[in-house]
Formats: sequence, C-alpha cells, structure tokens
Amino acid sequence: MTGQVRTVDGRVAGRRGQATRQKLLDCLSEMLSSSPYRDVKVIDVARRAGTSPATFYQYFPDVEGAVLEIAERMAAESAGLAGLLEGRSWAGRAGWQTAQELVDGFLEFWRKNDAILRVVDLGAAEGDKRFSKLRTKILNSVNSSLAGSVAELQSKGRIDKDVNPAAIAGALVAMLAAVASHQKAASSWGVKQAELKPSLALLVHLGVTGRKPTK
Amino acid sequence: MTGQVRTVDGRVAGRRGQATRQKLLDCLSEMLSSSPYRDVKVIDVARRAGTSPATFYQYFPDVEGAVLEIAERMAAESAGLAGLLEGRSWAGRAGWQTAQELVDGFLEFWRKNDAILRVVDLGAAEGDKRFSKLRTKILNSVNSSLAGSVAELQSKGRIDKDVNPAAIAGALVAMLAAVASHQKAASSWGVKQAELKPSLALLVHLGVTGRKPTK
DNA sequence: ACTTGTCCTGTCATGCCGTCAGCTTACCGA
DNA sequence: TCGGTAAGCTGACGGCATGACAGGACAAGT
Repeated sequence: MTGQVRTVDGRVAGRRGQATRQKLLDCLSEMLSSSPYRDVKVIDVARRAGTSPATFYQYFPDVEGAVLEIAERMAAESAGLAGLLEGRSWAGRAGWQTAQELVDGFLEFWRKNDAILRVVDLGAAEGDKRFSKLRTKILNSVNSSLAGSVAELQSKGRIDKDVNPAAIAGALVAMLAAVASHQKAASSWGVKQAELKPSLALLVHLGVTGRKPTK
Repeated sequence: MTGQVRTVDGRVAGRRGQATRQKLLDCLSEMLSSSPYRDVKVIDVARRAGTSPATFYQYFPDVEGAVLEIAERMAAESAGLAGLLEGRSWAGRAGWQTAQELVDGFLEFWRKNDAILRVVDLGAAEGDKRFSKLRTKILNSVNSSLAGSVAELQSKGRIDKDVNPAAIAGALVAMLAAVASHQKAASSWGVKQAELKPSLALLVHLGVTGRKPTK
C-alpha cells in the first residue's frame, strides 16, 4: 500500500536497515521528550542510537523529516479517538458520561504523545502544510463526530440555526488540545488536574447540547 | 526601577548601544515571523541588523534570551486585554456583546503577536518556567476577570457549586488562545473566520453564564 | 570462495556557535 | 586642545553540527 521503506538515496531498506531506522525514530522521540525541540541535534540522536550522523541522513532528509514520520504513525493511532464518541448519546445522564469520557480519553492520548504533539502544533501554527494536515487528521475523528452531534441537536432546535456545527466542534477540540498540552502549567497556576477535567466536560456538554448536564 | 540596561559583560548600555539592542530585537521579531523558530540563527539576525554575531552576544546570552525579552515587552502590552472585560455585564444582550468583544479583542491581539506567542506557547509546553510564567501573565488578566464573573454567577445559583471558576476560565482562555494560533489552519479545514467568532463567543457565554445568549 | 546488494561509517567541506582580545568611537574633565 | 575612560563593535578562532560521498563490513545466495 505505502510502498517499501526507502533510504534517501533510493535503496530499499531490509530487515536490519528498518530496525536501525526504527531505533533512530525511537531515540528521536525520547530526545523530544527530554529537551527543547530547538536543541535536538542529529548527532545526539545518532549517538544515543549507537550509530553515526551519516546513518541518520541515510534514512531521513533532516530532523523535521523524521518528526513527520513519527507524527504520521501517531496520527494513525489517533483514529482510536473516534471510539470515544461512536454510538454515544448526549441525552441526560448518558450525555454527561459521554462528555467526561471524551475529556478523559483525549487528555490521556495527549499526555501519552505530548512531545510529538507539541512539535506538530508548532509546525502547524508556523504554517507548514504538512503539519497542518497532520494536525487536522488527528483532530478530525473527534471533530467531525462532535460536529455531527451538534448538527443533530441543532435540527431539534436546541441550538441556534446560524451557528456552524463544525466551528463549535473545532473550538471545543482546540480547547481540549490546548489544555492538554499545558496541563503542567495549569497546576502551577492554581488549578488542579482533578478540577480541570469536570470543567472541560461541562464546557463540552454545554457546547454540544446547549444545556447544563444532568449528573 | 528596573535598573539600567546592561550588556552581558556588565557594561551599562548607552544611547547607541540601546539602539543596536533594539534593532536586534526588531530583526529577531521579523525573523520569527518569516521562518521556523528552529531555523532562526544568530548570524541571520545579526546580518539583517547590519551588525555581527559578536554584537548580538554582547546584549543577549542566546536566542532564547532575546525572545524572552520580546515576550516580556508584549506581556506588558497584554495588560490592555483586561480592558475587554472591565465593568462589563454578562446579563442579557449586554452579555452577548461582552462575549463577542472579548473574542474579537483576543483574536486581534493574538494575530498581532502570533510569531512571538507561538514561541512562548512552545516554551511553556516544554516546561520552561520562564515561558510558563510569561504565558500565565499574558492570559491572567483575562483569566482572572472571567473567573470572577463565573464565581459571581455561581453564587447566584446559575452554575453548579462544585465547578472551579478558575478552571472554567482557564479552559475558555486556552480555547481562545488555541483557536487564535491556528486561525489559518481552521479556514483550510472548512470553517471560515467569520463563522468561528460567533461560535467562540457562544461558548464563552455558555461557559461563563451557563445559558445561551439572548441576541 | 565469489558475487551481489544492503548497511554502516570515516572523512571532508561548509557553515554556525560562542568567546576573546583588541580596535574604534563617543564623552568628559582638565 | 588633549588625553583618559568607558562604550561599542568586530575579526578571528576553536569547536561542533551539517550533509555528502566513497568505500569498507556484512549477510545471503550460488
């Protein structure tokens, strides 16, 4: 489907090569978690992987290229986020439950991949189309599902006809992403993790249904 | 008050020195707008300012240091954001107006300073305390004001007692910031600017008052 | 053992980093 | 007018990262 994995100079990578490549990606991931993106150097990644910079450049055009690779893999995993909303109801207590689980799942996913998501966010904000696309892809499963729910409730008159469901959904998802990527900061600023989640769930519920949840 | 401006090696900067310093800051700002943060090099900034790298290092320890300087200046300006909420009412039509103007002002501020805010966001997300503090400072004027409104309405029973006003406010502000920094991305993903603003205002109004706005 | 193709690294030219000594310029008091 | 002093700037340097290449090491098949 995706074709074989290839080196920069066109050769197809064999077993050993793929293992090395993967090791480089893993080490890059670790580096991204432990040091500022700006300071991640090819030579450090290579050293950590027990190989040389030249090897790195055989598999990736540059650091950004490797980051994209990691991000794409993660984007594939992100499809699982859609499961947080599939077949869920937004009515009554079930609605509150849905909102809570969405927030939980979302924050968890973000926490698990925070290092790489930071870089994707930055790239997207800087206007790089490849990162924007990736970010859209990651958020899209949740986003479109939420938009669908909003549209449905809109047709029942709960929400004004002139709001764009996709816009509401986009704003809510952006909120979740933003809060998730500043979780640590939030705590240092007077709000605890445990207090954050219910607030987010409340806002999601309000945004989707236009009503306060019944708990 | 803050003491004189000093060079890295301890000299006090005179008129000329301060001008050079400022020029370097201006050029750095431009570079941040036009190229990825990761690729901003001291030598490019210096060249653009018509000076040499050595001069840059006379005034700033490194690129990060200069960025902090720019960000601090902007943080001071951000105090003006508080004006968007001072003395405003959240009741009835005035409430809708308040929400709209908050969204407008916020997005405008962010658009004006997007390059530097991106870097601050990244630094904060990476856990750098200096950037976190700065980000908190920028958001705090709006944040605390919103939290106050929530708390007030909470005492009137509109909102559940067990939600933390600061958490709601923080989430809303984070939403605004996130959407603002991905404004371009949003349009490429099927939602137009003009449709985004009312949605954000709606969510802000819902979050603060717990009710749909009367338009 | 020989061939073939994959995989890795030594090495090199280039360019940026960050620092220093030392030069030039501006200001000031005598 | 003339040093003296401090501010302001830069050339130059060792060090390191980048990115390219050629060639050696290695595994697998014949």
